[in-house]
Amino acid sequence: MISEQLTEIYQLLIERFGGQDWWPGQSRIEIIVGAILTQNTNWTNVEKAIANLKSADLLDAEKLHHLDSEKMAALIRPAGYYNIKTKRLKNFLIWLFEKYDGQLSSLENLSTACLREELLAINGIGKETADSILLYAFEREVFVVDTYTARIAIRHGLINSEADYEQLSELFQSNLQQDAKLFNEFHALLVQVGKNFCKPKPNCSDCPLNDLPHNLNVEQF
DNA sequence: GACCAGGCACATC
DNA sequence: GATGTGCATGGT
Repeated sequence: MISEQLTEIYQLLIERFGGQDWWPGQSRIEIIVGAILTQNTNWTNVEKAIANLKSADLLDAEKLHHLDSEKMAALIRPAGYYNIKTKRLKNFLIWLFEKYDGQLSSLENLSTACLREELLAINGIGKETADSILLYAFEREVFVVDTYTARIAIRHGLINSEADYEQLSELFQSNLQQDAKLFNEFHALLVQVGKNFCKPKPNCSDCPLNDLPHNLNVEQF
């Protein structure tokens, strides 16, 4: 039932937008840095911050770990919340170096559940950030839920408006084929819909999901 | 100038 | 346990 609806949504989106080829970052560390910097922030601002780190040749776990916090804050300034994000990046790096000798490849050996638990224990890494890292940096079969995902699922009546993160994640994860590549594309496509149409004040004209049932009489968020 | 953006932690009730 | 608030830049 739900799985058919999800399949229909996926088909509509892939036809309209094509493959998204996410995450928009080449290396693991770039994906992780991006995942933290994009918290409640427009991606174009994150790109500026990442470009600054690249220009300074600092997009490297070891270099970032040893980088002075004030310098890091200055470089990531365009991404907003730069002081808190500096702490969050440092928290991740401290964990990585103290527990895994700075080796991201060491994390490959952990089970998905174990790695998720460890990431969530880091101050500044919440569910979405942890799941983005799991899916996009480590290709684990985890469905990422963000504001757009919630908004689209609720407005189209796939789930009740009170649903929390775990329920939303479960909605997709248990009704789709367990395939990291599919989860990757699907989430990226939902972000496209969110950015272009499913905003707090929805702009439904020309939305590829127009033909689906929907209920916009829910509180805007 | 208002609104929005690929959250999260913490304080307070 | 639910609700409110701070964090901040930059595009539309």
